[in-house]
Amino acid sequence: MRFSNLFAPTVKEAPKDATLPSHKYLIRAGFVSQYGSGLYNFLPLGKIVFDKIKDIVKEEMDKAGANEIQMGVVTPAELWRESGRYSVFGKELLRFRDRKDNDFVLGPTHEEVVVDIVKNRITSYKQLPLHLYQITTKFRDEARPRFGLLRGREFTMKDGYSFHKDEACMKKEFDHMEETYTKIFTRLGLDFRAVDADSGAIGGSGSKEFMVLAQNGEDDIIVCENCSYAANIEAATRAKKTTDVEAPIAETAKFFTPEQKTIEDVCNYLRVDPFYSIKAVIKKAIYEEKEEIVVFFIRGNDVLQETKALNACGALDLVDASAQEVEEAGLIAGFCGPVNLPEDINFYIDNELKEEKNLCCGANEKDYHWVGFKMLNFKESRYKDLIQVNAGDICSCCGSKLGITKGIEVGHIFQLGQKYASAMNATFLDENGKSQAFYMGCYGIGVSRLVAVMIEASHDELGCIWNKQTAPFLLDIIISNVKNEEERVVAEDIYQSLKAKGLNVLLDDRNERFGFKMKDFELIGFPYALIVGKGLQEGSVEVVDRKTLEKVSLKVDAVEKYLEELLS
RNA sequence: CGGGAUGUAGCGCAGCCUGGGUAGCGCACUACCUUGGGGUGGUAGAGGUCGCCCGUUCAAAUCGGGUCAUUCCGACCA
Repeated sequence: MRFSNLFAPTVKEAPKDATLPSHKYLIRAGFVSQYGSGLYNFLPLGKIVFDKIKDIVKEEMDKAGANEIQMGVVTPAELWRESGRYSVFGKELLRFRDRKDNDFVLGPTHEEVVVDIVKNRITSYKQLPLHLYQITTKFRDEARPRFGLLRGREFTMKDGYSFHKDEACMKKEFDHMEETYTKIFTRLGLDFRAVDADSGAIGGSGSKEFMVLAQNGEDDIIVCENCSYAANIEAATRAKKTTDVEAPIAETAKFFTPEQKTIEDVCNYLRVDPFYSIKAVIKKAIYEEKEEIVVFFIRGNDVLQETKALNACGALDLVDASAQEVEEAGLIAGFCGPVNLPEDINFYIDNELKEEKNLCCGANEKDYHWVGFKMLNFKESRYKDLIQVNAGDICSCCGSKLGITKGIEVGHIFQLGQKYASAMNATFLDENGKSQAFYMGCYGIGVSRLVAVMIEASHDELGCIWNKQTAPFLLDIIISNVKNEEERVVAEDIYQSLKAKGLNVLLDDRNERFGFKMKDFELIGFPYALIVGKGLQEGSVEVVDRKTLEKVSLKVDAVEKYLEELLS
């Protein structure tokens, strides 16, 4: 490709709202252009990189035995009603009507459609397992699109769905996909971790996210300093918290604690370490058909993990309860505790408080707290994992310290079980001639997001730094001065012969000054540049390494061989 | 969804508040000249419904109301 023929509109200034390097460089270097909130066009450079990433994903998926298909973006709402998600999925699901007034959605994910494809076509266990995948456009009407391609509304995802006759087979494929994803992200040259994750609205039991470790990540990840344990903070667990502080041993008694409403106040007043107190977090849970106040009890020095809390009560959403709603529920803010709650109040207790003693907690009576409280006689189903793991907590696998880091989610694999197949009545006959719902797995990779992630993971103050696997071109041959006949001829020769060898190179033949072309090289970030310029007087040219910016001078007749080795 | 900000040439911005009256700067663009190893220098140009609607006024980019869009912080985010 000749640069003079390439549509790569590079600019000096980044859009004012771009805060992340990937966002700035994608736009400044002319990879993408924005045309609406969370909507981006891929320009030639962006499209090349996108395709390269896509090809790697496709290659590994095919190698793993999956079948590529392509499902439509527009989906009849009927299918979503069948699975029950039409009413459950939030506002991210864009709904609309056609001219006949029928309801449709723009697919944010395709479990429903794929089940519909397989239903009544796969009818025997002998036809299983089966793995179908696609790499296509998705739409999610994000509340707040941002960070360029990292959180757009329209994006491209590789989504795969596997079908199995039983749980064991499903788990096998889950592990197989973990391996496959590891291969994909390794090939892309990314620094990543597979972490335990929450399954969110997709549902299912076990799920793992693939996180690229990057400062600008949106997710918090808990990682063990010593062993391989890693988890999204929404799902992270720890060894039970302990303390060296002596327990405040006391007879169980109600204590007058006037106006002492916060953990800090109460603990100071009673001279108790917050470790020995119970914090009540009052939330409003929103269900499909109702809303209600729910109380979560955790240790006074812990923080409620909202995703865990949401999973505990099975609500669609948890929001802060207003003072009025708390009062109407019969609760006294600041004095709420697990005993003598109003009959109809739903509540959950963190696992770590089970059978703990010598605690202080609200008495559900204004200006009174219990001391010497024992956490006994609650139903097992009240106990849930509710707390947020923090840096410095202890790893439950090896006993070392846990740390916290940021990550960008690039892949997520789920064990769905029979959730969708049951809801949509998709069944097959097993070995015993009995009708069974399919066991399913589902596996996603954010392909368009990866374009941005690659830059987030590899850039400097000058621009992008592509690796050979994903670079739009491997080499930028820069003609220092196109008015110099000799430079032009030499560069053209090298360009033609490298091209003939199947190497993916660019010839910057534009009538621009040397500095201008170098800036473009650095901004776009091709792995290498070849400068054909002044050195020709001594019969030499220079190869620049984008990563190190180091230049190597070579004789013209030796450069082709050198480049062939460098680029292959 | 809560709180803030912005909308003026392709991009980045000034002008508005505080005096309502001719729309400006940098980059990019066009022509010619110049220069040719780090976004060369010069001369001359082209390019605008000042987001949209309504109102106040002799007169609105500027004042008032509405609306749309974009965006930042937070909540949310398979």
